Amino acid sequence: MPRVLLIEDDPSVREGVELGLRRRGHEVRTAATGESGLAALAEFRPDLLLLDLMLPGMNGVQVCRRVREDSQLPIIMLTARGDDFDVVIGLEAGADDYIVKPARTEVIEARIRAVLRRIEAPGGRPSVEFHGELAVDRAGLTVAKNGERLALAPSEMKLLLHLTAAPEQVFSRQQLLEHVWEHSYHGDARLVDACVRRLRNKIEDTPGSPRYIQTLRGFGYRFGPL
Amino acid sequence: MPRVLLIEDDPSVREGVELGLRRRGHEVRTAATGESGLAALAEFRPDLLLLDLMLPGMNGVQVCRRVREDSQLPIIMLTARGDDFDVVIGLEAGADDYIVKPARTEVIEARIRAVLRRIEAPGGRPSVEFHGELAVDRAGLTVAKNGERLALAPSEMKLLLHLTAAPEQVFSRQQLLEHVWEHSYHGDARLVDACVRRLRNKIEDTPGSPRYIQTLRGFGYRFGPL
DNA sequence: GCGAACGGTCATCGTCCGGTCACATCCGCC
DNA sequence: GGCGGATGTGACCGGACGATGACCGTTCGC
Repeated sequence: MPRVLLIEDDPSVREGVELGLRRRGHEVRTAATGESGLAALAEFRPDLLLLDLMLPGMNGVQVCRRVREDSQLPIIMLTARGDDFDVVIGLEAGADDYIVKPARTEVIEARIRAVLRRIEAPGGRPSVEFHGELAVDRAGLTVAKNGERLALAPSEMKLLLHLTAAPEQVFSRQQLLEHVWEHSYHGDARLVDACVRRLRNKIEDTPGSPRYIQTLRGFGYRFGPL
Repeated sequence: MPRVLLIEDDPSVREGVELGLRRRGHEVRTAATGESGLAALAEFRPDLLLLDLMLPGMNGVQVCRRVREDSQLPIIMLTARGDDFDVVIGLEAGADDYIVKPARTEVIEARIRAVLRRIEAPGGRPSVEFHGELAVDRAGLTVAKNGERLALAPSEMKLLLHLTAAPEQVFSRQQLLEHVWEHSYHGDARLVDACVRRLRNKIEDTPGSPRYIQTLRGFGYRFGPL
């Protein structure tokens, strides 16, 4: 039976989940804050971490990142309905799944099993690509930078997805027009410039000297985090 | 036959894999630590890197990231069953594939072939040609020397691509004008000289006595690393 | 029906590139 | 050894390319 560490500040939730999991044979340790949780992690050595998003002091994402710095420990995020939790943020921080509270013990346990199964049989994780500080979720059509979700316009999203599909590869304006804009447009290739600029303004720290989308004068554009 | 660098601390595994690959005609170099592996990388210049996940000192992921900083070298991770290895982490670090140890030599070699095939096929990682210390990436339109990217102007890039497409072959100025400058220009053939010079200044150690682009007096130019 | 956001266009500006020139250097040939 | 043609070298400057900001018609959501 998997050993579970639960980090949760709300005593009622904490005790409820703990009790439910214990009844089903799990070994459970709990902590009320991120800091004490990290300490418990070291000595308890759980097989899985249940981590509340909203915590006093360090929040869940911070704890998650900290854990990920030196461990691949499976992590499930707990989020209250109404928390403005973004899946991409959580996954980028390194979480393996998330559960919306309140949830029945059966649900929680099912998720625990699912995550542990996925970890053992690799390949099942959501499709999130990392490019430097950018996290691109193709399935969810979301992009996050440093954990912060970016609002991309549809054409910008298409363009980014196309470029990141083949990093380090150069695409001419014509190629991009054909693939991103498909057959809907046969006008000026300078349109690509405009879209690239708008995209840069959102994903680059310094759009003037871009890090992600590079210009190859006379050829086209290329995506590639340096 | 691909040249393989194997970084693996366990001597029995290291020697076993090395022997198996050598028997099949691969040129193999080995290293026991990440640090020595990186050093071997620079001088051995392998076509592919087999990288153990768990290493004393720098671990495999760290080595992988380090290599990726300045190279697209294909990398296959080796993981022991039970290592809490996450595919996503590995792939994020830049690995191209992973193998769970212990594995038969046939399996390892099959993976090596598969990865190299993917690399060469378009859409995967860029296909890189090596000419001496020069790495030419046609898909990504980048040229690196000793792992360091060079900033080539468009015409210089075109010229280099044309010359490297047929190493050792002599092109007259007229031919180069037609192919590199296409029909956009019908002026002085001395223009080629200027471009060659600019290119030499960037790729040659001693532009005065060039190693890569040789002059055939009265005929033209030829690319061929000595 | 209104407003915002998206996307396509235009004009302007800065910069890098590349074509040219003048001169130095090298090589071959007489 | 001198001469002439071919190539190497450095500098210059005009122009092309891309970046940038602004504008506006359209479309979508509320």
